[in-house]
Amino acid sequence: MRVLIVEDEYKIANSIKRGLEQEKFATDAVYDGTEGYDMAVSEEYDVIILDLMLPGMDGVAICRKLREAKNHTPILMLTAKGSVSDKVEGLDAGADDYLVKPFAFEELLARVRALTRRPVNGGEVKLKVDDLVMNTNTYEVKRLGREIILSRKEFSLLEYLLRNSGKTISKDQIIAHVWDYDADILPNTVEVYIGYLRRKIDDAFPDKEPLIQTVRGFGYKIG
Amino acid sequence: MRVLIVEDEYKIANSIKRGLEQEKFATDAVYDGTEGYDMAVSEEYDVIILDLMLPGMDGVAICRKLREAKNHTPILMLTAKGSVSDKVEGLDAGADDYLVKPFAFEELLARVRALTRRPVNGGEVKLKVDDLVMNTNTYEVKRLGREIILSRKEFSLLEYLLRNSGKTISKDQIIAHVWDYDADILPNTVEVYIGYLRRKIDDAFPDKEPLIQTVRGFGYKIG
DNA sequence: ATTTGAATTTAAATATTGTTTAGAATTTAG
DNA sequence: CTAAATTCTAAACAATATTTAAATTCAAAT
Repeated sequence: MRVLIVEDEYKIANSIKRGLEQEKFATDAVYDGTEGYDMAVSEEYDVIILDLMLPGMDGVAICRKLREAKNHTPILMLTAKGSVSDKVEGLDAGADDYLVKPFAFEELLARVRALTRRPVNGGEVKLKVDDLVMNTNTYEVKRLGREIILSRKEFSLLEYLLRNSGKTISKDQIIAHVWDYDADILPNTVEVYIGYLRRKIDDAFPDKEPLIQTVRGFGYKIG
Repeated sequence: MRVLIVEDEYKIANSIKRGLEQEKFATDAVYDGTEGYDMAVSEEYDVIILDLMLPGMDGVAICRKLREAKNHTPILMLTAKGSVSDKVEGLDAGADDYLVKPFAFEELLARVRALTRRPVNGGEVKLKVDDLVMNTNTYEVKRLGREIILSRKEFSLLEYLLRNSGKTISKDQIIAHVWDYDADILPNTVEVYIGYLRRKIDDAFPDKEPLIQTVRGFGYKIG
């Protein structure tokens, strides 16, 4: 699966690039609009991630020109916060989805996966470990059939752990995936959130084995 | 693969240089920012290792100027401990990764390899010797399928031995690779850690041949 | 066998990392 | 707009890892 990233902020472009490559996408990043358009017409991509505001040629213009040329590559538009009209304009020009900045990497990944129609988890929307079940469509989490209420961040953290069940994940990785790319978060915050999750997932089921494990020096692991 | 090191502390610059050359990278080291910038624009490198604080021109400025000039050579930024905002500033200016000082050489090497996309070990993430398997992605270590829990230092030491399996490694080499460059470690500490590893890897499997061998007067060897 | 330097082992001190609590700041919902 | 929930940090405390020092064992060379 090939992805083109057209984004003039290096920090954002590169963090997306690194993240997608870890997920086995082949990615090219370019940093201005004209170059982005050239790449889009001369190469074959499965998804194009396009910033709205760009030097050279802006995202809407690129999008419109590609569609006029009958290029139907799915486009994910990145828009600055608050600009609702931008969003409309982008979808108008032929974009398939949009994402408001700043976003957490996991959100972007979910949309890229949706656009490539690559089933998130073998066509399943449920993530399971032992007797814990998360439905990523309805945002329901259950253990032993009993519902567990999680906040947004708690949910997102648990989702990331579940998608990587069996692997040990470092606090830095968690911060990079679960928080916005410009959030300046202390590792301690992750520790606190792990604490919250444990209370709801493990402490609430005292006769069951705890699912969230600490791997000292390396991070945390589920399952 | 060519690497440019821009770092005003001779001790650090030269230890990086020597280490990378041993790993078959062609390296140039310069000790102030202006010279660093000149080298970066006049030569072609595969990675630039850039200290944040530099005389002449600081790392962020160099980084920003290179990116403005459309030079996209991967940059690894070295930042002083604790400065979270520095990290953000560096990535903002267009750096691809950062490393907090002081670091162990093996950490630097891992990141340089990631930036050059040179597979760490022939594309493999598993290191094996006999029936001992280390997965450097999940941090799992197993012998005969049984999991072995290691601390960070133990893991790092074992990883270094495994990457050099068959070779005898001196205590000084171990210190230089596994510990931070400014750690002031006695050879005795290495001996103690070898003891810990043996307990977990060899003593725990009494019917198996011991894997960690002492080469009296020279160091240690695995496999 | 004895000596000597190196290697191993243990215990103890020090340092680092993880957990938990409380509360401030922010966001969200009514 | 207000109240409640959520997010995040700071700090106290707990657990574990790291390092040193010193006693002991080992192995090579007289």
